[in-house]
Amino acid sequence: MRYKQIEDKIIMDAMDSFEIEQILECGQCFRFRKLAPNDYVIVAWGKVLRILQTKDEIIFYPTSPEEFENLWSSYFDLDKDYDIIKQHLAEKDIHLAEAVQFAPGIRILRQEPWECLISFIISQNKQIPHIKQVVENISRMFGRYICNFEGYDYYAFPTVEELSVAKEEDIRACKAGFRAPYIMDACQKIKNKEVELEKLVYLPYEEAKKELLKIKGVGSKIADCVLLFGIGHEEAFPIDVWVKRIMEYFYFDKDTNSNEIQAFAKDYFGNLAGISQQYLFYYARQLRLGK
DNA sequence: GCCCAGGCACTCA
DNA sequence: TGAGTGCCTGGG
Repeated sequence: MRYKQIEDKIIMDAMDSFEIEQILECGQCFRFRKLAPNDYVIVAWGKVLRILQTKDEIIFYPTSPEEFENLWSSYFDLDKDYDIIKQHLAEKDIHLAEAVQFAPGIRILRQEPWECLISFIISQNKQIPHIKQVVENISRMFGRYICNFEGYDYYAFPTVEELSVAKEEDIRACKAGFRAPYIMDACQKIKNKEVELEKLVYLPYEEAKKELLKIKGVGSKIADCVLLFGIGHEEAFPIDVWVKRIMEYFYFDKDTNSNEIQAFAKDYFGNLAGISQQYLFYYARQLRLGK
């Protein structure tokens, strides 16, 4: 990957497989602020980063070459060749070709597993702006203050220890509603090592999923999101209402239960299931398919 | 005001 | 096993 450094900025040549808007707005992460089109601030791994994309360049700041190589490069999955993946999918069938064409700049972020888990527990029965709001509230209430960047205060997502001191009413006060006890349960099971997030990367996908399902409020969809966006299990295929709609529309032509779709995806997409899901999801949602 | 959203747990047949 | 229903909350 080629980049240059100017003061606290890292500047990368624009590429077909990097569109910051598509990456952030495709539903995989919730800690970003849109300042303007193609101009965002994100909070991840306890750091604040602005990403400004122009026609020719992608500018990241404030950061350093060391931090960029050690953190942001892996966060944005920059070592993976998405062009090959897209080409492979486009050759599979006309639907995938369409979906890939529609949002060629999507990438799968490597997020913190713990933050990912709590964020997706919050996500049930909520729309993205609400999810962002609750995650922000929790970070402000329990997380470490990071800095004031360009006039706005940023807080890290709380650690397991930091969030474990929370009482149910505190979490409810963050507008988490009926999910508050689920979050409490996640804190407890992670803290007492009933579920060990850092070990999930070494387990086969199916076993890792079984571990996550021990947590209250975590079903198949949320477990798959955590495995895909936080753990890096690329065969995970989260099926939400949008993915269900578009899969039925493309491949089944009728109402189909999620287990059947899951089995089809595993067989048809294999290790590209996760990334395929992202292209399909974005496509379905932008088209407001079935609405 | 009412309806529903990027699910899950719980209940009851 | 499978379908039906309630759930905090805020935006449309």
